[in-house]
Amino acid sequence: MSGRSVTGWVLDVIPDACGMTVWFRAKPGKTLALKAPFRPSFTLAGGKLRDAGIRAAAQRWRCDVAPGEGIEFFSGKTMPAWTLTVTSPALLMATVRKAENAFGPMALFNADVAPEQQFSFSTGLYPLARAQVECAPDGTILSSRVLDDPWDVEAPWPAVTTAFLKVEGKGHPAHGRTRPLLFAADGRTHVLLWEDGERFLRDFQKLLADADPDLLVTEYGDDFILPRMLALAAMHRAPFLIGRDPRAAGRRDSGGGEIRRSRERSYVTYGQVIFRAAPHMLSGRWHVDARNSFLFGETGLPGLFELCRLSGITLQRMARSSPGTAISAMEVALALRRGILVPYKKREPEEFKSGADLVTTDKGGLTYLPRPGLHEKVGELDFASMYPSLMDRYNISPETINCACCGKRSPGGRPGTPVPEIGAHTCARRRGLIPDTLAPILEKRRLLKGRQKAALAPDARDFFRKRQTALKWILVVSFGFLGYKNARFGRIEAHEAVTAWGREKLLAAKEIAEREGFFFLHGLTDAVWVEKEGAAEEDYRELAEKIGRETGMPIALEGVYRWLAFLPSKRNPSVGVPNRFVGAFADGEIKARGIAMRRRDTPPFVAAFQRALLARMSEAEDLAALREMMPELREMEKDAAIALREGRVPPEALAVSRRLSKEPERYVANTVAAAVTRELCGRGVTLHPGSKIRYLLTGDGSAETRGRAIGFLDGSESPDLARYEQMLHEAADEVLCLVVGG
DNA sequence: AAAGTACGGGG
DNA sequence: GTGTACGTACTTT
Repeated sequence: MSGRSVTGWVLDVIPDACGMTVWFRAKPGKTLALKAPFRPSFTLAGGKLRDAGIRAAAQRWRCDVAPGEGIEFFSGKTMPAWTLTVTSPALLMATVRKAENAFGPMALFNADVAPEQQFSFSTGLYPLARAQVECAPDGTILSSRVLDDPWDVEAPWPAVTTAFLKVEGKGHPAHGRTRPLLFAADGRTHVLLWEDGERFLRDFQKLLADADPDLLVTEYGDDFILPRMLALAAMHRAPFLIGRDPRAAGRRDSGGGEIRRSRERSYVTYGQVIFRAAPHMLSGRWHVDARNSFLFGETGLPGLFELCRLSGITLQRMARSSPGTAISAMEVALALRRGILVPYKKREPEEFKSGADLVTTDKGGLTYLPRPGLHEKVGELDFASMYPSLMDRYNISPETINCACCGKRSPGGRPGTPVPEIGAHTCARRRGLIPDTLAPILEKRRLLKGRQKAALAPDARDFFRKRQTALKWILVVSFGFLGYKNARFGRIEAHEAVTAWGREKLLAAKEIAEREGFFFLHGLTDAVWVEKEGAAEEDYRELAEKIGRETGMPIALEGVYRWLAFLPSKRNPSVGVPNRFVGAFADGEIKARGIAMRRRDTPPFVAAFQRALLARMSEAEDLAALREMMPELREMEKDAAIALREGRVPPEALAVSRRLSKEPERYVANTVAAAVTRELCGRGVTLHPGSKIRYLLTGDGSAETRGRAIGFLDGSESPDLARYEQMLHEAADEVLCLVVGG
């Protein structure tokens, strides 16, 4: 009876030399730093390993060794395995490297699972878990009991207090003149000036201490604000405390001991170069840089909580990761639970380049080319989470595709499930790791969508929407991971099986629709557009039900369009393209793809104009009403042009945004964007592949004079009116071209 | 005409 | 601590 019992939530788990620091929310406003001794481990396995050799090595590396067995992922066969436990989380990486040198990378398993995830998996104290812990007087956790289940849709979550920190105005603060800092908490905003460094740091820390938020949301905190503050503190040799770690207070290292920083990087994903600033992670408080977090931007705090709970990844790391990291961690967690040996995935940058021919693509989905034209009362039907649902339903996984146990020469000759078109089969005896990871996610997303629909208050609806959107994202990327050669649990044949089934199902949807007397207009991977004289919403719903029943795949009516335009290709106006269309649903909602307002590089003013045009067009009940609207729509274009000419449009609204795809000095073509990149570099701004730039188009002449960086405008510049008017005109024409013709 | 550059998707 | 596509559109050479 040496300890006390505390009930609350795990907020964060941070490895150190002795084990884990568990930041624990005991009650509102009370956060405890508990200690949990923890020793991470990894596994050696393989036919050539000898017990004596492993024991000798383990002794050299001061590891405990436990012989046992593990399941080889692809074959499902059991083999001897030795689990090596290191004495401290800090030693894991170094010991894994030694083991790799001694026994080769192929003998290593479960070797790149982060210590905090190992801790989550083995104790159940995953981030945001509700638990009851028994602690010693010094805060050491003696025992714990997890009180909730990450799969529980209704599990209670901790209340979180938030403060916001950003530089005044828009855009990257380093890409313009110095602007003051804004700190917002408890409904009040405070302005801080950088000029008097010592005072600035003092004021900021006072504000932060008074507000004492659990979460500090910044804009460009990783990229600008925190590094600048740290540099300022170092320059003035001033203390700088931004987390809640009391141990940091005694140090004079300007917060260096309290902020964990990892490296900045540029990386390519889905053909786009992304720059990610060095994460600045705090102790006892979360820092999320909203501008450096895809997931926070898309799904907010509820989405991050959801993914932390399911994946065991801590919140600050999750905020800076892709959905792929979460799904990958969940696959690993399930593999570990089942005793499957998780292959070691070495980081070998030189291998990245060589694999171009094996690269996976999102190709393989069935696409049609719709004939350009206008339609009324079109129904759009979408298969829900088509690819993950197929993986679940047809048991598609790297180890189940063309498995030996169901092959032609299998004992007893029991056949697997044939995959259409590609002459492959999936296992009919043993469920795959990937489908078993996905099935509960699909189910939870379905439940969350149901709660979203049923919720009455907008807040509650938003809460469920964000959570189900987070799950949607990990479902989307789970498919990409399946086909990526270097992914832990990837195999190209599994990827092909999914797209083959996808084509089969889309084709089936088309045929069922046609059989039922609908005219097939367009199909795109998991969606079909169909029409039928006199069909109402109810008829489309019935069709969706029929298709769902016959294909065994959930499909829903996305909506019935009042009018819908499949837009022509700009290069060749007589043909359509799969992904350029715009239409208005019966409820007035617009759905548009491939047009200016959907593009990031379109100036906000032009995008807003196109949106306004479509908003008006969405009021037209049918094509006749739309045609009658034409004079009014052209009038809108004229009004926008007048606002532009009269100087009523601020430069911010005219900014063209671009993301650099390479190092600034590597640009060959002398484009306006390249000239602005040079301008920014000349002003001392650091730009990387993936950095975003924004510029105003100004007058004609050489590239140098045709664009200016938004952040350094001095008021003497005037926008290139002719160019912007042309953009307005093109934005209008793009959505009106077919209406004019009719 | 060819090469360089950037965009979307999903909801 | 992620996952190097592909087709379209536009600009420069």
